Amino acid sequence: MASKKVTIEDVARHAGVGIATVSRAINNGEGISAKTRTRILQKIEELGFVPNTSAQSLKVRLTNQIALAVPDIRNAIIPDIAWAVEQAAKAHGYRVVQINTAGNARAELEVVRDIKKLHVDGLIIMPLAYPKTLPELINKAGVPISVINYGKQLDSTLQADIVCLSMLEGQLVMDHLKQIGRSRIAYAGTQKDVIEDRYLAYERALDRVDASLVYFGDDFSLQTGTRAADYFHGLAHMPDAVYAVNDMVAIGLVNRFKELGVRVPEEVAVVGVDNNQWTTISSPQISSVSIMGSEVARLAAELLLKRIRDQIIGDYEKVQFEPRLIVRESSVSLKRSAMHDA
Amino acid sequence: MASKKVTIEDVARHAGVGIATVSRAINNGEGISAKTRTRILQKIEELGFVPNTSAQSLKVRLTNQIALAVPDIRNAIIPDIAWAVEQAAKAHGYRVVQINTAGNARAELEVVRDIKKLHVDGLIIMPLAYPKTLPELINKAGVPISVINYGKQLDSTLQADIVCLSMLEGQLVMDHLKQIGRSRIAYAGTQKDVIEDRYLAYERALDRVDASLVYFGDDFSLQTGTRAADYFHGLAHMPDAVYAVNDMVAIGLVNRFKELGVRVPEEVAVVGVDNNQWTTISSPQISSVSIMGSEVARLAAELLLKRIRDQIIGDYEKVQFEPRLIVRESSVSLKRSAMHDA
DNA sequence: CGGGTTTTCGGAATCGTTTCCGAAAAATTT
DNA sequence: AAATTTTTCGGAAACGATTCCGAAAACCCG
Repeated sequence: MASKKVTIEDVARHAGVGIATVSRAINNGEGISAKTRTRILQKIEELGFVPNTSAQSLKVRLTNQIALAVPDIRNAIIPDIAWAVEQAAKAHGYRVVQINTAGNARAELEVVRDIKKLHVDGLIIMPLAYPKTLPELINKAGVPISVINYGKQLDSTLQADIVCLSMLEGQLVMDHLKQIGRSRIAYAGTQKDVIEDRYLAYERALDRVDASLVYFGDDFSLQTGTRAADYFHGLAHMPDAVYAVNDMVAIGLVNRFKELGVRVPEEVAVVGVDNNQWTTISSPQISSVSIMGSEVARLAAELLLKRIRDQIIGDYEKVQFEPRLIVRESSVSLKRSAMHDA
Repeated sequence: MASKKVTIEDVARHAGVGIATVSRAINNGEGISAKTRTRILQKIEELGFVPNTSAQSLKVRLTNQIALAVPDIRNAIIPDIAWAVEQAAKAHGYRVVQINTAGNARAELEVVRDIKKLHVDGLIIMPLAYPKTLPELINKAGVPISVINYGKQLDSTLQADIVCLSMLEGQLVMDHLKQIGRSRIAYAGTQKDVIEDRYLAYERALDRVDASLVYFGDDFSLQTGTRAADYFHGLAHMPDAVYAVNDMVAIGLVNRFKELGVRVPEEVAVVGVDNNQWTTISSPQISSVSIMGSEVARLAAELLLKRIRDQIIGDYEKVQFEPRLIVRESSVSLKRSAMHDA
């Protein structure tokens, strides 16, 4: 049943040529006449020959696979990123091995340390925990690496291509909130060092931060938003705006506020980050910052694949995208309608 | 810099043993004394030796990789499925190659036809288009396959493990809607043959279907829901309930109804399928049917890995999970509060 | 048609493992 | 201590491709 396993030699024998010639036929190689090529190709079809990938890889030292290590495929913008990477890879004849690190420091280190065992030609990693020893491991990985970076200032000696935002997400949000006249601005996020820059922008934008207006939850989930809303609502003096670390938290906030009878945006304006599809579904629709997930991911993949193809070593690129603020109902009341900042 | 590439022979030489012995040390092989093993392991550490996966695969004929082919990683429950598969695979020392078929018939056929080129030991496929020739290709794939199946009745001669729902999602929804006294029940989905069974259940539950109450959109997106709401709203005689093919469509419906001033659930009850996390965020919260995505995926992975490990051939399993209806505000008004059906 | 180029082709080595099988060493028995 | 059994180890042959290099065939042109 399971066809006995036909090798390049079988093809050569049946076609009456040498194995070298068959190999040339497979790989569109030079130095082979059109007629013999078609004859061989036909025999290949006939015998159902499929080149053994392992043997090819062993000889050529390329696997046509890259690994993509993300925190959790189920969260927020990660599916967009995974999709963009897969599309780019496919366009270059590459496949993608998915790895979830769970935003776990050990897992992130492990994937980089053991990358050689992974049978891949390169790695795209989106670190969350970003343990201190990660850069060091990346530098000695021995395999091309692209880093998709959100919210962390990276050491520029890193031997990897880096694609990130210009770190202005936070500033965009804060500027907007101040511009619409809010003064008691709160922050809702996870631990401050997880997506560091989002929080730091908050501090930078204020003369002094009121510790009671900062809520740190456990994760990026809707629940964190819900809890944050409860917390802020319980305050003697409520904030008049909340800058949420991402859209999930923002949506959680808005929904809970609604349940508590707090009017958004009249009493409290809420702005998130990510600009995922749910921002337009939530009611009120959520103002948010587009962080260009697909574009970032696509570029990270392109850089990696180029590096692999051309065997570039050193000469690392660092590309920054510009985030864009999209104003919706959660920060500007319906009357003024939605508008888009370019 | 890039350590010259150290092979098993280097290790053997340095450790003063034969390569066969080193191999045994790596693979916890039999017939090797504890002391030589530890000595070799130490040398391996010292030299930074990493076994070449391609060479191993070439010899052993196993790649420790499986492929996961899904319509689109960005949609609905697919991230959950991808996550569950990756977890199960990791637990068995396997890696997962992600493939998006875009629900495209050609892509689905292609991945099965070319599975041998993919350097994997098995395939988990979640077909959407399900072209007629797919079963045939699956049967002659020559590689173990698990099928994650939603909404299609499969030919039982399929030579693959199948994990699916008991096809009762639709009936659960319809029973519920009828039980709460709705009589003009509409359906909102994609083309009827995409997730066939969800629609067929609709037909089955009614004495006769009123064609004007059936809306087919282009996809499973929020937009489809929005458009469906517009459509139903424009009808001379509106439905008093809508059964949506999935939660995205349900949420789109509910939101648009709200904008149009149609009260949910008082005027129109809406029930979706998937029970994703947004059902509890939407307002009103969406009644939905849990389709056990993670469990289904995990089992599909386990069956596949078992088949690979034990080299089972034939003797295919077909496992059905029972969907569960979860009643929320979009079908039962707030007064009666939310309740859960077990 | 003969000498010189250019194309086309095949043999054999190689990539880095695993594993069979026989030999050496150690352990056990007599 | 010799004989026998059991453990431990090493050499060498695969696994299935790619590719270098030399030889044969085809082509060119006066």
